[in-house]
Amino acid sequence: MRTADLPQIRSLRLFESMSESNFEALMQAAYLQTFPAQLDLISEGDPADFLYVVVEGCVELYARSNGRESTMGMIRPIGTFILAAVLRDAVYLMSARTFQKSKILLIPSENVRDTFEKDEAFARAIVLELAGCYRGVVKEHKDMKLRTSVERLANRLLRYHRDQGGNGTVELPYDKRTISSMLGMTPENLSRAFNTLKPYGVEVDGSTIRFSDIEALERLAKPNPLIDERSM
Amino acid sequence: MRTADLPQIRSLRLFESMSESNFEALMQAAYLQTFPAQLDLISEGDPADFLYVVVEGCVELYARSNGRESTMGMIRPIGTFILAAVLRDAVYLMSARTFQKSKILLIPSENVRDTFEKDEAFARAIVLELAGCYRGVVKEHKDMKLRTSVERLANRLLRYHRDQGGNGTVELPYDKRTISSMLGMTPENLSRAFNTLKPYGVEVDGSTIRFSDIEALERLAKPNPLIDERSM
DNA sequence: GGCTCCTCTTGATAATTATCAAGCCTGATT
DNA sequence: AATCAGGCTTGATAATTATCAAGAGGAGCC
Repeated sequence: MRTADLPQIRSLRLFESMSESNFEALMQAAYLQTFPAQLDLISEGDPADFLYVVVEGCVELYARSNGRESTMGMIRPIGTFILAAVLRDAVYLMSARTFQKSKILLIPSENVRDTFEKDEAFARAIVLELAGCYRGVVKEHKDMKLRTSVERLANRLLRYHRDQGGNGTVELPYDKRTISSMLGMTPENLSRAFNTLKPYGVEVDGSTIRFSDIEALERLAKPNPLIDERSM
Repeated sequence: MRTADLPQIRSLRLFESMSESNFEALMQAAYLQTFPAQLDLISEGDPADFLYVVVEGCVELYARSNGRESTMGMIRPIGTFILAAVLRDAVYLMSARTFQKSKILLIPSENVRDTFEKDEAFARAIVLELAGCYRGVVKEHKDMKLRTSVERLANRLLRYHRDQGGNGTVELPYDKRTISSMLGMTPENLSRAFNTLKPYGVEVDGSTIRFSDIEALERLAKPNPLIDERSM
């Protein structure tokens, strides 16, 4: 790995408080690679050989069964994926592919587990990260079990709106096919869900969404911090 | 806490490898209590004051939003719940109530976090438990996003069947209303899903289910280890 | 027994979501 | 400019799931 990249990695929450020597040893074993878009990184069922850290770009996690496929999440800098499989030395439960061209750090699983044993600060950071991922899935699962697809879309739009500054306009961060899969619906249904939201002041123009009545949208969406807040 | 209960607790995977002194200190701070059935233990949104360990009985995790409610999981001995909230010092994302009369160990969050720092073996056990819970939710989420309700029921029945010895008969572990909520459907729909499975050799007699054509059921269910296997 | 409560089931209907088949639009290519 | 491909939308229809209402059956109780 190029030494020029080290400070950037070191500043990630996962690594910033561990000892210098342990960090160096871990990086000695790791690879930092750039992958083109739409490249398969891992496949569900494979043994967890590496922990992945997305340094730049975006990675899509997805799962398959029965010939169906569903997007399970999008990982952006700085995020890890399949940490749980690495820690348990188990197989991956999800597949992953680059969504955009991405710079990714690969750390061999064994080194992650060894360092976890040796470095208390790293162990603490790992646990916080893992617990955060866990809570993320719980929220997704609640979203799925407690809401209709229109409600899921409305709440997702409100979240993007807040993330992007809340000035009445949102730029969709992914293409609509991907968003529909994230939300657990078909692309056709996403189109119709946008139409359903029109009376609530949601105007669609390609990947730009404009809101003319946020309050009406919120009344419909009934956002719930215990589902929609990323940080909670 | 009564000293008579200590050996039982000590033998739990979470505690068995930690140091004796740290275990004693942790237990000094903990409470072991027996609660009657259907008692609310925690409510989503509350700060995580305790880590809960189900020693005997059964606890239901559930979530609410929009006036809807859904069962998120059932915790049986020996299982923990809301570990992630405790570790992150955050609020609970799920509510919990006893399903049966249950004996539950309550450990103050702060002591869990302190001991996590002090005791490396405990930290390791915590991480394995947390990673296991995480993978459990991911599987539930895949189940929900990739399968219809009839498929979810078929696979759940096959899982119970395997757990109970696979002799062609299953005793449902919960009442049907609870099972329907776990599977993300209404009680009415569960009834109909059982009817749909009749041509596949599934015969319902109260809470006893008999299978006369497991292979047909498996062809319908298409079980997937990466969703249905508890241990993976 | 008779009563009551409760869960579960069934029927009728409605709402939600998926599927299939065009068609539209846009951006890239030639 | 013409062509083409891909993503998105729309319409028609079907499948899935939920809702509302009613009834069957069982367990507990007086």
